Amino acid sequence: MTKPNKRDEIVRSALELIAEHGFHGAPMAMVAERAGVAAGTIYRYFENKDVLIKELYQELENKMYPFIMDGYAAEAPFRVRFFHLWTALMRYFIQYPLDFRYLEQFRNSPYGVASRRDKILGNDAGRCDVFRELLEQGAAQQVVKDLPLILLFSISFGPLLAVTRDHILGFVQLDDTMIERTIEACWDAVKR
Amino acid sequence: MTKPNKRDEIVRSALELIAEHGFHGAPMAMVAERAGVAAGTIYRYFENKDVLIKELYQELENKMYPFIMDGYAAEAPFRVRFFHLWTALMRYFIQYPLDFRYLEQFRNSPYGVASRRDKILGNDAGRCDVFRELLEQGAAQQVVKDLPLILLFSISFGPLLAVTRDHILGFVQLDDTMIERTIEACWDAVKR
DNA sequence: TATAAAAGAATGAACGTTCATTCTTTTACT
DNA sequence: AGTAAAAGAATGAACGTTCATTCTTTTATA
Repeated sequence: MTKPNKRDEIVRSALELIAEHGFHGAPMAMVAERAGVAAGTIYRYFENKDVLIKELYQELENKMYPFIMDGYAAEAPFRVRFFHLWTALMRYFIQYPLDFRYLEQFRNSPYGVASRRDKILGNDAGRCDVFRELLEQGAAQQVVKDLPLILLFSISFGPLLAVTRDHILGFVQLDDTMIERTIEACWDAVKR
Repeated sequence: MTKPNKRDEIVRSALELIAEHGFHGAPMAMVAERAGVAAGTIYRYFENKDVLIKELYQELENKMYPFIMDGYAAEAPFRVRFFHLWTALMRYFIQYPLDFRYLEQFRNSPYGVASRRDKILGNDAGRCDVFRELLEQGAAQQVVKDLPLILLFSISFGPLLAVTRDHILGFVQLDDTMIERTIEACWDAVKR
């Protein structure tokens, strides 16, 4: 079997603790303990806590991408592609609730705001640009509302993220019908 | 002029610092300094930081309520009332961006999750129940989607909150048209 | 192959800093 | 003078990070 490399253990431990308790509920000593490693060891793999946090974010983005693209038909009609991507994203989050919680923590923090600002100003390579491409195309074809791209993002992801959060925090138990209805709501919200 | 009571200064200072830098970017010493007060003085008005944070939350909820209810016609058609409330809320947030940012910080923290759990389990009096009443009525009249109440909340507030965040973080400059379109998107998302 | 030397990885106690909170002193008011 | 309020120094716990040391693996030598 593959040796559970220490770096990976540290990352896993950080993911769990931060997802559940936030950045400030995950002291390095605790991350180390849960990873089965000494405190100082973390610093052999990551320059400091900030770097650990940012690298973990990148890893999650990279992990998400293939999951979402699986079975994506680039030539299908707009609506079909929209439903594919949004459904895949929601199912990803439901399958990996720690990832969802971590990403939310990250987005609601100075890290996330800075990273988003970079992306908007185009200073960033941009991983998940499938979403952007699709919405840009929808705007060009006038199938979505006449609004700046960034608002199309917020409007179409808003319901998805809020509902997913409800599920992951245990406020509802989503079933397949509810998931579908939620994606329909996202669609109804953006479509012209 | 009304004396700027020390308690109010402390609350205002905490609001500013927490809204801009989060709970952990607002040490008590800094809250005190900005309030023009000594560190120890805060503890004459608030038992501890947690209490300060929770009382501030309550104050904001109470401040919001009359603003939203102003001009609300309880007998108007469902759609009209929906547009009134959602527009009023969005305009409130745009007018008081610090309030918005504070409330978001609060909601994305253990405080907010606990408070929400209380509200759902009915252990809480519930301030802004206009929203709940309206959505419940919409569900009864089958004018909104057939989903649990909590999902109706998330679906109809999701776009509003996400778009407002974009505006307040400076990612877009909203104008009246965009605001209206956003509320329409919220409506399209929930309506059956 | 057996052994010594070097390199690399890991450890965990210790350090300096930050923070919420408490304690003691000073000020303001009646 | 006496009391309540305010001030701000002091406290101690918690944290991120460092570093001298130990343990483990790899390399070089015979």
